[in-house]
Parts: sequence; C-alpha cells; structure tokens
Amino acid sequence: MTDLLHTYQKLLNHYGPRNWWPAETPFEVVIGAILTQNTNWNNVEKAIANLRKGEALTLGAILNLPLETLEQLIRPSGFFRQKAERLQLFCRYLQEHHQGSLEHLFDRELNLVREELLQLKGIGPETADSILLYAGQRLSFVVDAYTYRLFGRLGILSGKEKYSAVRELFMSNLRQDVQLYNEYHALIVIHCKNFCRKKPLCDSCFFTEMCLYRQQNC
DNA sequence: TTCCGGGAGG
DNA sequence: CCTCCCGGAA
Repeated sequence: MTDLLHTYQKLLNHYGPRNWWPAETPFEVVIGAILTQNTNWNNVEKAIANLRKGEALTLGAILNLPLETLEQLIRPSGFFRQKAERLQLFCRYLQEHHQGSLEHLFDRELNLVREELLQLKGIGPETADSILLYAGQRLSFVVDAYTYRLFGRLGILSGKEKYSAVRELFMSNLRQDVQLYNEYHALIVIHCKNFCRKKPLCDSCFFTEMCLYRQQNC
C-alpha cells in the first residue's frame, strides 16, 4: 500500500511540516485531546484560554476546582458537564496511579499504556492515540473522522473498517517513526478542514486523478 | 433563526 | 441506535 506514502508526500509537499499539536506542554495536549472530542478546535481554544486565565491548567488545579467552576471554564468546548467530569477523572487517575506524572504513565510498553488509557471513562481510541502520539511521543497512529473521509474519497478505505483496522493499516505500511505519524495526522486534519470537507471544495483541491470522489462527482 | 461539525458511552 | 453541547456560518 504505497498509496499511503504517496498521499503523505502530496500533503507534505503542499502544506509543509505542521509540527503539531498546538499546546505548550504534554499535559495541555491531554486536556485539549479530551476537550476537542466532537468539537471544533476554535471552541477548544476558548476553553483552554479560560483555563489558563483561571490558572487552572494544572493537574492540581483541575482536581481542586469545584466541578461547577471547571464546567463553566470549559463551557465553550461543548459537552461541558461530561468533559469536566472526564478531566477530573483523568487527573485523579494520574495522581493516584502515576504520582501525577505523564512520563511515568507513558514509560511502559505501548499496548499496556494504550489499554490503560482506554479503560478510563471518556478516553476512546482516537483520544488515547492522540495522547500517546502528541503528549507521549509514542508510536501510535491517530485515526479520526477526517481519516475515514479523505481515504474513503481516495478509494483507499470503504468507510466500514473498524478503527483498529484503519490504525493497523497505517501502522503496518508506514515507517515506524513518531515524527511521521505526527505529521501525517496533522496533514490529514488541515487538508480536510481546507478542502476535503463534508461538502468538498474539489475545484481547488490538488488531489485530482488519484481521488475517486472527484472522478465520479466533479 | 436554523444549521453544521465533531468522539465517546449507554 | 441515541444523547451530550458550543460557536460560527448560512
């Protein structure tokens, strides 16, 4: 499946390296990964700005803040009640099982860490992989709705594959390189925001002959 | 004013 | 399957 590499090259040529994820620290990556579930990043930015202004961007602050206060700070990110609970659950877990240290959490065999993350309420596969890759620099490819959409339209996915199958497809066909995984997912995100939207802007998209969708609909 | 977009759990 | 929610675009 050299298509995956070819697609990566085209994206990288067009956008250049993204150096994701937009956060100051690994802990902020985790917070952002939870807040951005089913949510635009613009809304997450407002929530993070509120947390920062409220000096609430630390594990201790999130644990000690009254739930209602935390809810109001992250309100712009949507689903604020469940997300506030999930932030506190994650922080409490990190506190009690890893001395509050993400490094301690990450410093074991990949699948052990991943399974541990997946046990936590509010951390599904995409959030777990985002945390592993972008907060932990661990080799775990992130699959999201954009991945299904872009590669579905390119004719590489049918859309019916399970999350794990898509992740394994990428992981078994790409170099085992954290920076490559980081860039690839970031490039998929920006391309789907710019062009490969639900209502795609095919006219200005640089995937031409290799896009099945474009061949059939444009 | 309605509509759109975006993960996880139940 | 459904629910949880917002901000910005239409």
